[in-house]
Parts: sequence; C-alpha cells; structure tokens
Amino acid sequence: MISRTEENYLKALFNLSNEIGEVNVNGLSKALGIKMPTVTSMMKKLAEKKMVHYESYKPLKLTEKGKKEAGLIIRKHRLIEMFLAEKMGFGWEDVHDIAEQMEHVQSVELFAKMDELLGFPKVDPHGSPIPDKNGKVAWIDYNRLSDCKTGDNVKLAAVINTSTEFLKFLNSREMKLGLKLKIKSIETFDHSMIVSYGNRPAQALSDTVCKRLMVEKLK
Amino acid sequence: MISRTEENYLKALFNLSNEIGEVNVNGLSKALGIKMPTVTSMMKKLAEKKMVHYESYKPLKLTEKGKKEAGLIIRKHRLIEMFLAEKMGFGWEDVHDIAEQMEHVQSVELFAKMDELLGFPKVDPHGSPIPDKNGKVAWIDYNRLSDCKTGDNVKLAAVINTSTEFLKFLNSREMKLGLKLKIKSIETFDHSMIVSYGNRPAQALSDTVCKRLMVEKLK
DNA sequence: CTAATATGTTAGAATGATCTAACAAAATAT
DNA sequence: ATATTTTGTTAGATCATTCTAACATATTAG
Repeated sequence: MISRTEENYLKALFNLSNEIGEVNVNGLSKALGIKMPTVTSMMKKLAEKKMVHYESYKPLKLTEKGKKEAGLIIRKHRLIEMFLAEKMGFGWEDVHDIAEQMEHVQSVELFAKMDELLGFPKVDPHGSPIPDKNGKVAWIDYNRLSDCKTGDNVKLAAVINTSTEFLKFLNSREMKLGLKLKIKSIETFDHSMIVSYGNRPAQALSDTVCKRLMVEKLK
Repeated sequence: MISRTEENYLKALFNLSNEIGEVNVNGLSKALGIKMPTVTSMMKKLAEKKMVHYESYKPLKLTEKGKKEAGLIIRKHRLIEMFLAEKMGFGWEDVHDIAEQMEHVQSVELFAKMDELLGFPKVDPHGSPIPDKNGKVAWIDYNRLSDCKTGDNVKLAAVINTSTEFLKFLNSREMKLGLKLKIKSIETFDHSMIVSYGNRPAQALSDTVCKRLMVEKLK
C-alpha cells in the first residue's frame, strides 16, 4: 500500500523529472516544501518499495513501477480537473487545488465514471495529457512559444505552469487553449514577443510567459 | 485546525449520539474500529479544543462548537452522496464509501457548486437531512416502519442503515424512497410484517429491516 | 587547486495517531 | 453485598512524517 504522503512524493518526482530532467534531493525538497533530510529518508523508503532508484548523491529516478503509480495519480488528478471544468463550471485557474485533494480518493468506479461522462478525454483543461489506465502518458510534442520565430502562426495547445496567478493573467488577456496567434516581432534584448490574436491590438508577452505557453505551429 | 482524524471522531460521535442517545468510550471505539485508550486520548484532545465535554467515566457529549463542526462535515458528506447519485448516476448503495473519502476536501467553492447544481437539496439519497451552512440539521420526524400498525398506508421516507448490503437488499425488492406500501399483517412471534406495494405479491419484511425503514404515514 | 558554496546524509528529537498491558471504576448478576 | 463482567484510564511502546544540528561530499569560483 502506498500512503498519501508517498503518493505526493511520487507525483512531484514524476512532474519534476518531466519539467527539468534530472531531479536531485534539493529540487524535490523545494518543490514539496519539505526539508532535505526528510526527502532523503522518504527516498530510501520508496527505494525499498521499488518505486525509485536511490543511490547517495546521485540524481533521483523513478523505477517503472514508480512511474506507473505516479502516472495513475496524475491520471486521477487530470480527470478531476477536467470534470470540474467541463461538468461543474469551474475555470481552469480553480481546478488544480481541488484536484490536489481529490486525487487521493481510492475508488476505481468514481474515476471510471468521470472518464465516461467526459467521453474519455485525452487532455486536461491545461492541455496536459491524461495518462491511460496503466499510467502511461502519451507525450505530445508541442513547441514552446518562446522558441518560435517572427511571422509564425501558432495555436495555443497547453500551458506549463498551472498556478492560479498565471492562469488569471491569461484570462485577463482572453487567452485560452485553441487560441490562434501570430508573432509580429521579437525584442532582442529581453526576448519578449509582440503577438496579435482575435481582434485585439498587438501586445507584448514577456519571455517568462512565452516559455510557459506550448503551441502547435500552423502551416 | 481540525485534522482529518479529528473530523472522523467528531462525525462518528455526532452520528452515534443521534442513533443511540448516550455515547460512551466503548461505543465510539467500536463504531470507529479503534481501541478504547486511543479514543480516551482523542477525547481529551478534543476537549482541549472545546469540541467535546469530557469527564472521566461520563458519557461523551459534543459541545455546540463540536456539533457545528460535525454538522459541516456531514453536510459535505451528504452533498457528495447526492451529487454522485443525481449527477453521476451512482446507485444509493455505492455513494457512501466515496463520500467518506471526499468529505475531507477543503474547498468552500466545490461544495457550494455541488449544492447549486443540485438545486439546494434538503435530503441525501438515503433520505437523511443535509445540514445547512451552519451545520444545523433540520430534523424530520418520521416513524419507524416497525412502529406502524396493521392496515397503515405509509410512504418510505428514509433508510437508517446505509450499508451497501442493506441497500442492495432493498434494491432486490425494488424498494426505493417514495415507495408507498400497505401493512397487511404483523406476525406476533417475530414482529415481521407482511406488506404489499407496487404490483408485487405481498411479502414479509423482518423486524430488523422494518426498524431501519423510516416512513411517513399516509391518511 | 584550494576555498567557498551548494547539496546531501546521519543522528536524534518532536508530533500525531495508534497499539498492548496493567490497573481502576462502574455496572450487573448471583 | 460481594463477585464477576464490562467499561474506562494510565503508562509506555511503535510507526509515520516531519524537523534541526552537525557533519560529509560535490560543485563552483577565484
């Protein structure tokens, strides 16, 4: 049996690995807001349970078993987010915190029902892929908006950071998934982009924002 | 702050008090499946938090504050049950276990939304009243079917025990809330009742079952 | 290449929730 | 009204999760 606490470590490790590649104790510690010695001992415990490969002073890595467990938790998290957004009328900026609490519910039926009522969705309200019933994630390779060039026409496919503040910022600019935008120009000194979309005047998006927006290039 | 564990004790104490009146350490211990010494120490802790009146060897009683907190948890529990049954298609026999896990979610918005989507229901799928936003319960005084007389025409208003087995038993007899039934006769030796309803042949209901069925008398 | 800084581990303590064993009080039965 | 049973408490242990303090290893900078 995996405790709620262990689930949180697995999920954080999974997400961090995908965001930054190599994860170390310090990184996981900061991501979870838990001190390093506690992380070290939990890593040892999870290593005994064959969920992580742990060796002193080496980067942390999930085993296949650990990846599967983490994937299943993230599946629940994303199904919940989708349900809250699609079936209950919550905005994409409000679903994360609730899903964070509900993801630990143990009920195969509840999540099967959500999945069914939602029509077996492939992505959550932020465009992140929903892992399948085996915890496997179908990675979709989008581009970061910040990596695009002047003149590119792109479609907003996903957002990386799901913090309420960031999503509220996007709301205030009427930006949502599926939005088509054109890159008018890029400032060389700070890498900010001047973009236009909808029938709004062209506006600047900082590099910080552009790095967090995943897009599909339109031909 | 009230921990999840404390919430479980408060809820159990609230429910037991309503079912059997005076609650003692032994009763609470059995209801929770937790040994007596653990219950004693939790009662002391909850007494310090002004949630229960605790005196050695005396019956356990919730304070007003404790009643309010317990009522709010039960409000969440029953709203969840109603949501699962009404909006997600679960049967009344399946909602309890899921609600038991979800009731600890802390999100005013989630429960406000459920309440709204359900149209501010007054009772849960088992006919139990949903406490208001202050945790207050509007008690409805139904009769136990077992207290009715031969010839009475009654309507099934609520079920007391919400165990899956009992509810599946009721399902198998096509019994649900709102069902009208007539008491044809009562066996003196075991107090079982012969009742008829719908277009089914008259059938016997044991006293155990009749004690768990709450009804409204029809004129 | 050493010194400074960042990262990681060990040891030991604290807290919350649980238990068992032993003792104490209250209720019940003979 | 005493003996027995049931109920309740105290004391002390265990386990999970967290912490701080001290020490150890890696990495980075001068």
